[in-house]
Amino acid sequence: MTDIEKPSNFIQHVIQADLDAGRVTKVITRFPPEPNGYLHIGHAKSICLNFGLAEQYGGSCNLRFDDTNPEKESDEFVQAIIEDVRWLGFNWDGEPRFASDYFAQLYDWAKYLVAEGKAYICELNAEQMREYRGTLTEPGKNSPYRERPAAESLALLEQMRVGAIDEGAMTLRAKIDMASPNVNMRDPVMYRIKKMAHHRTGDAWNIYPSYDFAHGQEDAIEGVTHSVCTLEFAANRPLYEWFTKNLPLPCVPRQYEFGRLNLNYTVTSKRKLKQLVDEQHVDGWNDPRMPTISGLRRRGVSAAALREFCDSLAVAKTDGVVDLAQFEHFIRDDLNTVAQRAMCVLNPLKVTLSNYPEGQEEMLTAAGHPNRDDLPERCLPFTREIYIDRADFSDDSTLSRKKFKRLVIDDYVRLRSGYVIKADEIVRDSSGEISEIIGSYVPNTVGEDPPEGIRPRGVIHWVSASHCIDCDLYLYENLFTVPAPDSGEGSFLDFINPESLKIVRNCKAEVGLANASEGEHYQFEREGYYCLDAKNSTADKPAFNRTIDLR
RNA sequence: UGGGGCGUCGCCAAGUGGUUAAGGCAGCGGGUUUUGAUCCCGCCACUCGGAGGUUCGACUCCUCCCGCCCCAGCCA
Repeated sequence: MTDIEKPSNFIQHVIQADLDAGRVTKVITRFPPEPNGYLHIGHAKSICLNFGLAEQYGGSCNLRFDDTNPEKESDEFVQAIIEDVRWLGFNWDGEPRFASDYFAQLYDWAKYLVAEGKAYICELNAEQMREYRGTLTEPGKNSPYRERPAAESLALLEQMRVGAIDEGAMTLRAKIDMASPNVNMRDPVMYRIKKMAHHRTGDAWNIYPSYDFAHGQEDAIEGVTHSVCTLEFAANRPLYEWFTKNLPLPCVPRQYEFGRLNLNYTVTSKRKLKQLVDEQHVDGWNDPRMPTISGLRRRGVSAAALREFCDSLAVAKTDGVVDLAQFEHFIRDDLNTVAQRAMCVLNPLKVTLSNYPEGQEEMLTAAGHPNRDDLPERCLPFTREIYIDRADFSDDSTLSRKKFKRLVIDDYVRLRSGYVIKADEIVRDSSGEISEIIGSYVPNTVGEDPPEGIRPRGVIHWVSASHCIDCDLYLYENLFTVPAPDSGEGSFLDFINPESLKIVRNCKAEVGLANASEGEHYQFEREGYYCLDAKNSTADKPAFNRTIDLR
């Protein structure tokens, strides 16, 4: 258990006070996703918070699926969510829980409220109910069914349950206050009829509890002490408390709200993410451009980076927009220490070293990491013909050393982990394009300074032309071109970045990358962080996703 | 408009009557470097949405004003 020297957010303050006052002896939290989509980075913040609080105070955290609406939920989502939370590195208490496990108990409690005269079967249809509800400024009016005898409501509720009533014809409502300034308290629906199979309970039920009637009770059943949710549920809290107060629950959980995470250039709304997937604007929920946990994973973002980022975020009631650069900082920060180094030439330009004997080969070695000796060294075959990146050569010899620290005709450059070389001559094809560089190498410069008078302009990456592998690189950029794609007029789809994916084929990578494995992080030196993409790789040609470039 | 919540540096954010108003990101300047990476050093809010007031003293208390977000699903 991690010690909390001093509470750093308001929820920790509350928990500490509860612990100190003896109101709570063991902290129990929960992460309660609805299995109607994949988890995204916003959920990651909630996961880190809930599991983190439990860990910090020696308590436990449940993973509970809030599956009260079979219309939108499925087992595919349940499985994906379980995988994502596990990947993030958290362990929930016992087995995953499901709201649907509590349907019978919830139903009993509904009957209890009816018997107490605190709930009734209402026959207003959706439209009528809206009219009766009033508006933000005008009170609602009582349903004509509000004073229906409990016995009658009980009988009708049972009819609803067994499927004898048509969908939409009736609801069970809590009898609270149609004139409440809080619209949520104007006799909210507790049960609605949905003659629909549920992914876990099958056709056992024809009615399903609403979020408001379910959530607090689920918390109580599990002994949750601190039910942490996002700000938009603040107006539901009085209702949460009304149910916990009026029902004979085993304990009384408390709800606390914090501001959800918003990231610029990103959309974090399950509805919109689902739309991107369904309309195939992206390659599924785990498309590397998606802010989903599975997308970030496929992109190459490490679980540690995601966790560090989430932990750096404030838990407060302000709803701000975090700059993507802040997230990227944590990605680079972790990848820099974790990623093994490698070289990959994106846009190959052949360099023939005329003074290096034809057919000769020597094996150079390079560190797996500049400041970690626990990673294995790499073997780099060196030959007369090598590839460098076209961007690392310029035929403009007027470029200053400071401005262009790469290869220029008649000047020297260091091959990373290799020799110092010089460019002697440019070979052009019929169209005038540079097709090859004839150069020379400076002997005895591997790991050694070049002789007096030779000053390499810089260090560039390279690969032996005869000992390298071909690979495809998938370069990703922001999915959206504007900071706030989902605010403002028009559809967020209008702001999709047409250049969010650029595929660079047949890049030349060092031989060791033939053994790259999924889930490993690599830094292609001077380029960026990459990871193997199993989906786009073929047996003879690996594909790598660019997680993020170097700064 | 009714109710709820929030406004501290470009962004995130500590701060709960007496601190030189933390820290991170971004930015800028410099150093190290066989990655223009990492790393290191320095700079970056006389001011806390605004106006009054209480107080010896207010970002912290009071009043009014301004702005933003959430709530009128048989979604969660």
